[in-house]
Amino acid sequence: MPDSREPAYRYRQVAEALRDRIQGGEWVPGERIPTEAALAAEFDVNRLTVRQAITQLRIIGLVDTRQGSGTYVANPVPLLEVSMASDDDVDHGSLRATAHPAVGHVHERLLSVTPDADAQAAALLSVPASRLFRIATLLESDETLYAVCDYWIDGDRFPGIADGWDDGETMGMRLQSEFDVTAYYSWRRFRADAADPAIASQLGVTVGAPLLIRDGVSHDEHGSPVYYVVRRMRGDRVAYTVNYLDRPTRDR
Amino acid sequence: MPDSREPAYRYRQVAEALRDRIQGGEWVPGERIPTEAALAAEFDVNRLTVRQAITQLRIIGLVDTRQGSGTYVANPVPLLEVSMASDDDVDHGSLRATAHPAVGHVHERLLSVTPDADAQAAALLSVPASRLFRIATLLESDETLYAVCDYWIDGDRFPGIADGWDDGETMGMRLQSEFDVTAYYSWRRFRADAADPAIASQLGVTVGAPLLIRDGVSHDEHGSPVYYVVRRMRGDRVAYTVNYLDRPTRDR
DNA sequence: CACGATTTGTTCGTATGTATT
DNA sequence: AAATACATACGAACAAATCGT
Repeated sequence: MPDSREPAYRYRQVAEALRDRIQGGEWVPGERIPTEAALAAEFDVNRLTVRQAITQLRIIGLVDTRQGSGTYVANPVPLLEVSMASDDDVDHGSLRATAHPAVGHVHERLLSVTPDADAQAAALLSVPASRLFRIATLLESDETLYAVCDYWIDGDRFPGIADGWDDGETMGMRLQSEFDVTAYYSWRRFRADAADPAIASQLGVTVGAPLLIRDGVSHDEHGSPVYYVVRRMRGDRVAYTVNYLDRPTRDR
Repeated sequence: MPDSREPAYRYRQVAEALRDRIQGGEWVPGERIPTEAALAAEFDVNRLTVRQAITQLRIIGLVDTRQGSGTYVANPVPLLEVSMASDDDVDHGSLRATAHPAVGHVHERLLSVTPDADAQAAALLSVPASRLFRIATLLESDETLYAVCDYWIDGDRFPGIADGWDDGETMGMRLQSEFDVTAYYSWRRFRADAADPAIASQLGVTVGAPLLIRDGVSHDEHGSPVYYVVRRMRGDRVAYTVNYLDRPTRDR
């Protein structure tokens, strides 16, 4: 009777053996593990089989591979904790988004502004698609790129919104200073997806790396939609925390 | 002068060509695309090169492969929209979690109850690790498995919490009925990660598939921690929406 | 139900390209 | 510049799952 715990395939056996050594502390984070050729000899398998095992370990974030250098046990990356907290100075007790209090200084760098007749954004904003512009930005914290953002906004209502954008500014600050408009959230949505080649190269991750995606619509004081935003964040870098400080909130 | 837009590597060229055909509508969702051998012949590359291209498309969710059958254009899976909304019947205006209103009937199936001295959970709950139990469950909606959950809870304070668990119940309902305790959220956190082999087999996804992970701590009426929960959800199935209905919420 | 044909999954061997040291 | 190590690519064979006859 065969042991069903033991996977039949060689590359999985190798992957489990390597994982056990890493998690058992035999190889510590940052350390280089033996070369593919050495592992192939040790386990008496083809080098391609070792590569398949290492590929699995890489996509679950256990190792990093560097061409010409070697394969290294991945260093645990400290998460950027982005908080949404109920705020002391808001007397009505609603949940106010206080972005990035746990991360260092955040830069939002303008990448591009282009007309983009996105049908979905048009529907969400109740604006003719032909009037929409897409504003692409990068979010960095402590020199570390962690997200790419796309905003869709009505170019007729907010002409030149991106002109003279400074790296220290955010979209919310620009709306306030240029148009005297305060943007409030209507809704925000969290998803997870794999990085396609385009996003992967922008964020500096491998194709298929997990992304935390947050999108949402903002509105002004009168309830009129202002912009639709999609943020694609590195899953290995960012976590979003919702704090319920003021009042008990039922979990059911 | 070579066109830098054109990737040099064959497998990427093949991946882009296949992606263009799918997104261009040449092959529709559910349709079987040509076999690896046929594509290898068409592009004049080795079959392993075609496989590498298809692997990329599978990782980003564009195709499904079935051994013995073929490679199919992936059907867009409708997202289960899980909402957290401010609730009408809560007079103090706080954000109350109303789980799963947009999905069908949710079953939480008990998998296992085991003593588990998890140090992190112990710290979060302010309970000696030796008293902790881990309760593993599955979440299903309309016969579709979409999440695996782990709860850590004080076995001394809530003895036999999982005894006689019915599929229609949830942890919150059991705490209410068995111990007359209402669980409120202290905080909830959203992350994204890749599925390791253990989670992948539980959720029926491939290793490396993106997961939306929500963890958090709940407390009772007196502010005392009740449990720590980790939900690992299929990224291709679930989206979490936070609705701000009652009051404007600043985006900054 | 059996069986063969088809198709993807795994593994070997070998060679060459490219980035790092 | 040379050696090292991962990345890409080719060819071949067998295993395992699926499907139609």
